[in-house]
Amino acid sequence: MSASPSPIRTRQPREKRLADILAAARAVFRERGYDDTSITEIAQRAGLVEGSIYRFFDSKRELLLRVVELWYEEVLADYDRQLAGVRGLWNRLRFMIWHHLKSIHENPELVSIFFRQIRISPDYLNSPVHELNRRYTRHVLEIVESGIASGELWRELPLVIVRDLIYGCIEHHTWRYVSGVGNFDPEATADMITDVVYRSFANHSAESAGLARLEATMMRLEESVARLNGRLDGGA
Amino acid sequence: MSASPSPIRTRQPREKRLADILAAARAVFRERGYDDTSITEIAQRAGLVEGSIYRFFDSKRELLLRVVELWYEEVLADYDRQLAGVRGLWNRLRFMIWHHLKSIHENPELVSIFFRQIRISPDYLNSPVHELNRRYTRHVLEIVESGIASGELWRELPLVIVRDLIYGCIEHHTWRYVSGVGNFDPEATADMITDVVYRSFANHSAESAGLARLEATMMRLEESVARLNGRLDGGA
Amino acid sequence: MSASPSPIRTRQPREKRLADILAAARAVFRERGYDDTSITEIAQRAGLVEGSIYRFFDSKRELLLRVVELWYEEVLADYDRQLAGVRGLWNRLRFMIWHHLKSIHENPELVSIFFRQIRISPDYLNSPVHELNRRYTRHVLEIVESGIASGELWRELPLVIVRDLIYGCIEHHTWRYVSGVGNFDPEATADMITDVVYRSFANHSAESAGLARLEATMMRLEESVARLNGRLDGGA
Amino acid sequence: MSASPSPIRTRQPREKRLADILAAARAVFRERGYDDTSITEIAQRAGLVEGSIYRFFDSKRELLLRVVELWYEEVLADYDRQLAGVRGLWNRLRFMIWHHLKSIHENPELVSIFFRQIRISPDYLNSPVHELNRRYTRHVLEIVESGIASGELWRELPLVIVRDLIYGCIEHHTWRYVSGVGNFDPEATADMITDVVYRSFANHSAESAGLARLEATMMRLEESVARLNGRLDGGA
DNA sequence: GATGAATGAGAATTCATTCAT
DNA sequence: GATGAATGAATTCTCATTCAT
Repeated sequence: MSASPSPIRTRQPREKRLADILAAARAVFRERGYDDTSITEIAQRAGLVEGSIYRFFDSKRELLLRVVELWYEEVLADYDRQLAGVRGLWNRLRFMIWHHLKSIHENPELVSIFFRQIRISPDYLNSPVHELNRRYTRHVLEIVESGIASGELWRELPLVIVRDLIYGCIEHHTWRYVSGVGNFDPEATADMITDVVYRSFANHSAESAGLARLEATMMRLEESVARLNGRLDGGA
Repeated sequence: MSASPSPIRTRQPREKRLADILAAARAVFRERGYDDTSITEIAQRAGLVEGSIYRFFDSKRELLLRVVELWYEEVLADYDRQLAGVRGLWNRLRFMIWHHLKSIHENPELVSIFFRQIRISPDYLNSPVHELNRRYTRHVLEIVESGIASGELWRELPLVIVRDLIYGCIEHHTWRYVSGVGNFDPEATADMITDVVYRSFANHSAESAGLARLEATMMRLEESVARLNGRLDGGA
Repeated sequence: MSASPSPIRTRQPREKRLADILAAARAVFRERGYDDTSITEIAQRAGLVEGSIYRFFDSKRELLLRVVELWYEEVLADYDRQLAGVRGLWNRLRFMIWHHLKSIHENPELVSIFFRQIRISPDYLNSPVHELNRRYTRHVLEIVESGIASGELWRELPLVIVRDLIYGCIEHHTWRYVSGVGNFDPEATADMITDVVYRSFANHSAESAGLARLEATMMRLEESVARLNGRLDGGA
Repeated sequence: MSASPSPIRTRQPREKRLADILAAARAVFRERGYDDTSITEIAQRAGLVEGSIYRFFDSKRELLLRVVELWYEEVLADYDRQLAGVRGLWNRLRFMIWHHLKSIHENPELVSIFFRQIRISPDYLNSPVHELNRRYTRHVLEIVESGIASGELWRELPLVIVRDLIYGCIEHHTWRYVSGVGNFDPEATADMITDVVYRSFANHSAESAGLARLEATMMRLEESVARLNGRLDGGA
């Protein structure tokens, strides 16, 4: 009886719609969490109708997985790009820890969903998201291995525990924030965790951790000076 | 189909009923998880009917919280009792880590429920379970503090990270098992984690005062250069 | 905002509710058919709420099965009761045919549902309804077997076809009516079918032994010629 | 995910498209049944897209009707062709029964669809399929009528029941197979049903069924001998 | 104290059909 | 003629919680 507002059937290329839906879904999931989000809401936000979502995704869960996957890919791309420019073992370690903290800090809602809905489910281990996670955490191992090879790190450090130490510590430290309580400072936390973790990994018998930090400091100094030179060059 | 013979209305002392319900609930939660468990099932297992549960617990969730609380208390009692007999910093650390691993190993289902249903929710921080958790993890701090006082541990170890390092590492290491995939050996894992953690905490005297002074000098230098940079920024 | 008409929570014994639901369901199924009936409609008719149906039946289909089962039981009870009083082979045959026709005539909608929804599904063969159906049709076999024993019926009548002949004929004859087109007269039809079927079953003594011998002779002759053919094939 | 390369828009003559669609539809309907088949699947199989189907058929149901119609026509053509060569009342009856059994045996899926989707619906009586069905079953009446005229069959046989007896018996006997359970032998079943049905139709008072069979035997003999002669002629 | 009948508010999903391009 | 993106209506089922008896 009421004027059915039958929306104009706009026709969009598949790619565009996909992007719209994923963007809408990410937004709504962040606002409401997974369970409290209805397909209808996502559809409305994306400018189409409930059923149309199902032309792109077989289920609400599949949509969630794609959202998280995309987010992970973004994080990972950013991570890879920046890590390449970081020199020195301590700095690289610190960068990785800081980057993870920053990702959590920026998207606590997605992290929360990841923990509650995805990592916990049995099919996670075969999912693309898990593969991304492996790639994400693999760098740590590479760095640690090279550190061991160079003698900077403890020769007998059990590699199976390295990831757990770093990511476990980070996640445990941030879960309150992820649960919506409190806050944390990625910078300061990164310093703290890096220090502690580095102590654990370092080859104390050969060189002190202090030397390593010294090295890091020198590199920062080097960069500062280089930047200074650059400015003076540009300004000349 | 036939009129189910209404079960004899046995009148039990309140304490007995409570215990029955809690035992039944723990069993069913372990078998089915939280969501897949219905109040009806718990009631049947406890020998009464749905409605009666509500004379003892206001909601399914409250019942869950009590179940977990009781379990936690058992774990904690066991822990306190045994810890008292362990001497030496490393040994005490190792005991705490091992005990936590063992608790996880014995009750992965309850751990899983704790992670999925409880720790993640906003009211957890005010719950008795959280208080128990504080008590549980407080020992670590005490031990670490005494170690610092005695000089065995690193003077500047950031206490806020100590818990995260230990429990985060343990939880990250065991989440697969908790998710129902794979297994782990509490003994070997405890050794490994204790070693790594202890290295992190220990006071590596090799780090000489001289190095520290050197480092301090360099940092001041770094700051100077940074200030210089700042001036150029402002002046440009 | 509008006065929620929250129906008074009347409390009924389980048996009473069950009966109400089954009666309502039967009525609605007859009016609308299975697919076009919604649980909501049944619930309303039975004076309760959608969800309450599920305290009694696990699914819409299970409810249907019970409805049909009950109907079948009624038909069968009526049938057994009356059959006992019918004497003579022809009369008993006629009674069974008539009774089946009458059942169809009285409940074409349920018959239609039975054909469309139940008999066609793979789990029918294990269902109580199928068992009832077996009991229902078993009588025919008993009667026919006793007729054969007494010499009134054809000695070589293939029993596996007896049911198919009778019930197949009836069902084929009535499917139009069951589909909602046309009508039929159970009495007249029963007479007709019984006559035809009885002729098929009866021991026509007119078929003399002499004819049989003649036939046998001809068959031997036929075989001889066939053999001759075979030889030509092989020898060619 | 990647832009699916839009299939080459081949332009086909209408007749070719129609045939492709019908062939694809028949195949998919046989594999999946009616309800579980989607228009999309048929379209893919036929090498075009959903929307295009609607240039040829107004609805999924109309497409189904055409599929069944075509199948029926094939069966009927085959039937007419062969029936012409069969002599003798018993033989013709037996042929018709056997042919029907064979059709069911070869296409149980289509038979099932016919029963579930078509015959049951109210518009069936006006459909071309129904007309085909009439033509299919009309022969029986012709044969029976000629048999009555010649005195071989019972003068008072009610014609309205003849079809029901034969086709009802066949369908009842085969519904399990059609439902996907068990199997049957068309040859043996045809013999059995023909015997039983013939007894019902035969004019026992005038001539015995034995005579009729005798006639059939003689005709087979006659054919054999004719064939024998043919061979000898060919070989000469 | 105990019972257990009754409630009720959702929310995901399907796919034949339409129609803008 | 062909495409394929978009529609949209309709319905089952769940189960923690309440409350009349």
